Amino acid sequence: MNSEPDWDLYRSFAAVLREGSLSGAARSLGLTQPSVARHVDALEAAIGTTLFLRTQRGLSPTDAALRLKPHVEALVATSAALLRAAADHAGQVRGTVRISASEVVGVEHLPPILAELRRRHPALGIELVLSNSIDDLLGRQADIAIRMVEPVQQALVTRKVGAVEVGLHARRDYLDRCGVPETMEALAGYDLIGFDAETPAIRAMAGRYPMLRRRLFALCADSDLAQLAAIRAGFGIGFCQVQVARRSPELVRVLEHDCAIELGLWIVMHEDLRASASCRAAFDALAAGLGAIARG
Amino acid sequence: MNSEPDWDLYRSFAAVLREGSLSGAARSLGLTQPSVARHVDALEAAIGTTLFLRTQRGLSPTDAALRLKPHVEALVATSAALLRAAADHAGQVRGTVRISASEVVGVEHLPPILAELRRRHPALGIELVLSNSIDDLLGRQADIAIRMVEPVQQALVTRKVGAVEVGLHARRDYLDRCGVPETMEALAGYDLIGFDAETPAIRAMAGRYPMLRRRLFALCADSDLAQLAAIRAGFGIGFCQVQVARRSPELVRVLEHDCAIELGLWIVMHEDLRASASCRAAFDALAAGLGAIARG
DNA sequence: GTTCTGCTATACGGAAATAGATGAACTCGG
DNA sequence: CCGAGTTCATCTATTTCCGTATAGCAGAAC
Repeated sequence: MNSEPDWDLYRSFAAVLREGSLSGAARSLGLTQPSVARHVDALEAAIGTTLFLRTQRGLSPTDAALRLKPHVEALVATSAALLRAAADHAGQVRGTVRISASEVVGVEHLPPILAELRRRHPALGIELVLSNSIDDLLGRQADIAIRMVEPVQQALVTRKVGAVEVGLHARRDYLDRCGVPETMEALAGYDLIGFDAETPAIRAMAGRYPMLRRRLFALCADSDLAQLAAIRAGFGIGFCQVQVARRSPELVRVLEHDCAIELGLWIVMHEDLRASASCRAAFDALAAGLGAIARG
Repeated sequence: MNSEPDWDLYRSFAAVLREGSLSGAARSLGLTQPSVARHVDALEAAIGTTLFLRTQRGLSPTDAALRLKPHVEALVATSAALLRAAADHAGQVRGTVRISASEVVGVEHLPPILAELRRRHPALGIELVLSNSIDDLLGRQADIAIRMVEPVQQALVTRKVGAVEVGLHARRDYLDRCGVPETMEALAGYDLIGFDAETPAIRAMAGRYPMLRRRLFALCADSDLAQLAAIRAGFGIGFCQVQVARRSPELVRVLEHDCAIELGLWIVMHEDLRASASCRAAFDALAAGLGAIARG
């Protein structure tokens, strides 16, 4: 435990964590199994900790290895971001841009925007990371993120492109069958579709509409796509963006005047990427496309 | 430009960027100059871009290299964070914790807190990063940060420990000489000490007190320490935390009822570090110490 | 002008890491 | 019960990489 380990050891360590075995890691890295084994040994010697328990069925990480896991994953993500940036030659729009968005935005809003972006820049590859829970810019897992909360960090380039309105919706035949709720309190008698996890947006919503307690929900799903699908399937009443619901003629908004949540829509990018022509092009395309959606 | 470059090449690249020469980089890495030269050549070949212009007086980075600079700096910071985490053995409070804070917090509030923390955990090293401008957690430049704005990211562990009040202060003899301002508008006739750059906190302040336009400031300084020093030197009237000013008997608050800014005080940590005994100990010590300060 | 110090580029021998092959242990499925 | 398919560990030949030494060049000090 003296000098800094070679960074290559980290890469092998990450591969072993990811693949679960020396052989698998070697395959994924294009190395041979003994090489990866020596890397792991060297890293363990360097930091003075056992990282894996060797079994005949693979290597199982120790607690110490699990503690280090987020860090090497950050290294992996950062080196990937570096390679993306390196592919961005001299102001040309080419290479690959990674975009992070919530599932429903990625599925409902982005496809036409990205198609248009691709048509204008045929050499630009696009990677889409859909997740509702992860802060993708923190670990450089994405170059550009679409957010529903205002970013406060200075190291980020942000642009507010408008707002989306979230309201309660249900399928028409469900309302025909069960009736249309007239008050928020009456919702307790319906099949409500709601969230499971805690995110800032959900906490804010729960604060505004205390009658929507979690145990009232007939179906809890973290995935907003699953919620949307449940609404479309006629399961019951749930939240969804009015811009999305408007496209489905069978969906009807309920309690429009009692329950309306306006969520801002921000596009966020690392300040470092401002010089990248590819990221700027994607950023501007997202701003234009999402702005048009927000305006209706 | 086929397969991924060795990560060691990134390390050498970062060192050359930092040191400005192959020889300097080699010294700082404990390698020799030809090795680093080979690394740079290999990296240039791998990404297909010239990274440095070779001169007799060192290597000067090209635009491409400057674009990649933030990324390799993130790699450096992350690998350092990984090493810190690796030194954290089995729940013991030892190793090193990096704490980021604003200058005035680091100078005025933290020293006794850190001294107490160190007394209780003699094996724990502390690194203090004082900066007013950088988002240190983004690039893992710090393990724990003290913030004046509420963090919104889910991947962070945050605790609000109270609030500090910021008000206008001046030295007693300055007020004796120039008189005590009775209204906010009257401030225009005094020697005002203010900010130069734009931070969220400053923007909020400027919004609340529009009469404090930037061109009114007789002395602009980004460093809040410099502002505090100017106030203490009797330069004029400026902003400073009341908890700080209270310790200097020669400082007097002015316009107490007309100008009072309450800033929340949050301690923020990466979620990944929750398992680290060292970071937890530091986090708790900061929460206790700053909480006591916020309460007066 | 000379010398000294900094830098990069190149050539070459040796050490170190790598690939490849082999063996042993274990799991799974018929 | 046994064979196919994993896995990791060990050994050796080879390739790769690193360090030493040297040359060449530019600027600063004397």
